[in-house]
Amino acid sequence: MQKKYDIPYDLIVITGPTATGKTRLAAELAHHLQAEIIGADSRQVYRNMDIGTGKDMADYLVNGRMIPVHIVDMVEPGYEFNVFEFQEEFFKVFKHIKKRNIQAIMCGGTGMYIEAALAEYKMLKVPYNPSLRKELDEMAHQELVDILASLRPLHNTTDITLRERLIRAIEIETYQKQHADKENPLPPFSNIIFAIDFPRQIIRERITQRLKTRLETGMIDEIQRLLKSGIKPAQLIFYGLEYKYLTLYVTGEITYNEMFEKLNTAIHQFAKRQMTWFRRMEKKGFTINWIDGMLDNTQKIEIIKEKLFA
RNA sequence: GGUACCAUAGCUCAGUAGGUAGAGCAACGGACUGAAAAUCCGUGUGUCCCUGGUUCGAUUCCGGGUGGUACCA
Repeated sequence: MQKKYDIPYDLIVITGPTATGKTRLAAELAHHLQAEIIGADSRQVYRNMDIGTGKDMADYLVNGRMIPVHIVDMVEPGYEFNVFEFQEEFFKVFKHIKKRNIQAIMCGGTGMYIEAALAEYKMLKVPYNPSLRKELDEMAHQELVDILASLRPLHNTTDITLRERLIRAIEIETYQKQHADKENPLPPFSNIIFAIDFPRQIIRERITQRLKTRLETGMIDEIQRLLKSGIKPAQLIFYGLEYKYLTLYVTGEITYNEMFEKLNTAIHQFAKRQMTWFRRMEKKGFTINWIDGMLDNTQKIEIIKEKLFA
């Protein structure tokens, strides 16, 4: 298939905080450019987690054509997907799309996933190391924490609360240090980042409105189904936001009103954290082309096209 | 209409034996390369309802307003 346009970027990124209409914009742009979409969303990778993650497949149907989407609906709920697996999958999918001479659009709000792809974070597939594990198994918790701290800065307490994760972290760091010379699997590629921007207050209003809609359209059932299918409440809680607060509500730990208020606030705070990540990317040297969210998608696509062919 | 109590941060409230005030939540800023929708760190943003009085000095004490709550009519 021939590309309709000759776009000077290997990858177009559409991002922005939650509830800003990224998916639909990316889908319409993809339709326009005959492109395919690669998701950059740490929760939409899970099957059957749809309403709570905002995974609306109807968004991808543009003018009767279903836009191909990758890295969405990849694994079962309960599985611990992570940046490494995302990056690995991204490289694979991206290469395959390029090979077919099709434009790739990455769309999602997980800043770290986007950065892992664009900056080509150095992440190696780390095999299980039985001899190291045998050694670590005999050590006290604090010794393990000290070892990890000597390998890299500790910034995430969840790395050290669970012994299993702690050992895995040491295993990864040890291996990466021993194989520091390994090359990234992908040569550098060109990219351009667009992000949808609204005033914070408007984002909050959109989030609250969307939350009401989700609750009215079966989100509680979705959580109940997931629990019934055997996923532990603790796992669902760790997925955060909708999955956390609805699980607490469904298991009777908080009232409906508490659930609504706390969840609403938590999503607002999440949007803020996403913005912090985007600003950090800008400080690190990424150029983000901000697009006024108030414009309709046709106007946004015009602005994107101007930038693409400027 | 009467009596009592209350009025302090965006919200719920604490406090100042008179020297312009602080908690929780919210908000805001930040960190973060193997669960990132996770996890963690930092910041007080204020006519202390208004108005007279006492006082060197009133958010604090006294009087009068205004608003709210409860009870009595």
